[in-house]
Amino acid sequence: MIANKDFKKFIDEGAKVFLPSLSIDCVIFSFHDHQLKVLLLKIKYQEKWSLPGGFILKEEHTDNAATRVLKERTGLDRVFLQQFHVFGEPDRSDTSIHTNNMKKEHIEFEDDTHWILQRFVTIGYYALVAFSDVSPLHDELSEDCKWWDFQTLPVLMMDHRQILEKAADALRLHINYHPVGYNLLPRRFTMPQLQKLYETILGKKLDRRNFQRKILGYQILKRLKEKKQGVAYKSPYLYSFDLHKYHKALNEGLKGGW
Amino acid sequence: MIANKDFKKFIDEGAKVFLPSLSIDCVIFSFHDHQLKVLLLKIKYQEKWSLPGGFILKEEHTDNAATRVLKERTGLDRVFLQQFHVFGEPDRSDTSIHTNNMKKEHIEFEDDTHWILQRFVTIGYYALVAFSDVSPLHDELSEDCKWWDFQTLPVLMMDHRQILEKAADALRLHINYHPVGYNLLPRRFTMPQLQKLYETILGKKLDRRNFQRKILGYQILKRLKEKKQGVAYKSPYLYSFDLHKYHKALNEGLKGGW
DNA sequence: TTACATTGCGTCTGAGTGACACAAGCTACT
DNA sequence: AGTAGCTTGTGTCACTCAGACGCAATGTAA
Repeated sequence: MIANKDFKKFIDEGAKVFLPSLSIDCVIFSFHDHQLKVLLLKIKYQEKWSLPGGFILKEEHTDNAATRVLKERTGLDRVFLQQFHVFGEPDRSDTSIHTNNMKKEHIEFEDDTHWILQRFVTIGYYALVAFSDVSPLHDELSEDCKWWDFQTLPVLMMDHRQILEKAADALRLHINYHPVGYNLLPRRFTMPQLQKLYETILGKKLDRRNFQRKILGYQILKRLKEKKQGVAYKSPYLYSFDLHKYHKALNEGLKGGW
Repeated sequence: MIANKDFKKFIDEGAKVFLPSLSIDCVIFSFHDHQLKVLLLKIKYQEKWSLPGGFILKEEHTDNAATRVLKERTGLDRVFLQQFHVFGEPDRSDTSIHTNNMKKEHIEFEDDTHWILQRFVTIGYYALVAFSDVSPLHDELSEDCKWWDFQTLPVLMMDHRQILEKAADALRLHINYHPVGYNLLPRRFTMPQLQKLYETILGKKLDRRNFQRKILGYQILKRLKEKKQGVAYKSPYLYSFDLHKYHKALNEGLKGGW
């Protein structure tokens, strides 16, 4: 475990390099084992889990700050990243709890105007990443970082639970107009896999045959010659996304929701 | 015209009462004379027009800050207000222009770290208001405030043009899932009026007969016994919104876009 | 009284969605 | 080896909805 003084040093220097009063929080989604997953972080001196987040450098684009946080936690660079909401309640960060926890750890502040103790407005981003591409990383300020099932989340700090729910709402809305899957599935996948992803995001069962008809109608899939091997029962075809058409659909939107 | 020192005084005091680095900008829409209107402001020491905006008090909800700005400009209290995007480019506020304009007016700052000269991230809100309910107000810091046709806008300062476009996009998206009109039309209105509103927001012509069928299908309208009087040609029915069903549709969403 | 633009209401058609039937493929078991 | 049992691939049918358009009714202006 890193000594407390390193933690103190980081937040003291933050005042010089970061924009004050403003933070970002990332809801990083992936899909594995028939479950929607979310990457959560366990920060030191905090009993509850939290969303990976960070601050914005003084001359940095807010989107870049989100990309940076994502890179730090997942090692990934080019992922689907979307700003979805600003959380601006004045008492969303319960600073008294913060302070108390830190005092327990013998971290003291010169005065109450310290940068980190101020009220923060946070910008919520959500990201879609492939589960298998990621080995969750924690840093000096956190002691753990791992995937959680969206259905069975731990207790989260502050309003992070609310942020997470809102991100899921935004994703559900997004899936009505845009293709989803390229960022969440392996390069080659089967139709049932893709359907399960949609069902998980939407939270409802879809008819297998109608799903196939509709998703093929978008013309964003390429059916591969190979079939999936060694699987129980009838072996399904493998598909991959037609990236050109996929991105075209991302930009222009799809018609008809789910 | 208010003296320069009052302007200077306001921005000097801002550092004490507002959150640093964070602002809000409001795109206030209304509808009149078959045109989508936007309320713009002419700030002193600025040649270009700008969106009504403001800052967030240290213990104020960001949404409340937007409500406050709206109240200041329109006098209206309970309007439809929606956060739609955060603009976080590091160089969106061209501070050199700011500074130069102010220097021309003999406003000087002690040093370059002044609150108002820092980079700002802004939260975009859009509002829908009834044209006839509003008498645009300007304040000590601005010299004019008036409605502009969305189609013929003046040159705007900073990235306000981009913010406006994004707001219109958000509104167009919103109209696909939610009823629009209660906030933009008089209490009683005709079907052609409502259709014109939709056409204006969407930027395309709609078939009169299909529009009526679809909008009536939502069951959010009440047809009144009276008809519009003194109008050229056949007098159309008057309608009003069934507020209960209207708000239900706002919350639950509508199916089928435009 | 008539001309005329607009309004109110209806029909037809094609596309898209939901519900469901049936044959074919693959594994596991007897 | 044969069969049971599940899954996958494909097709059909009915219904809804959106787009295109016809036509009579209404109110004003000439």
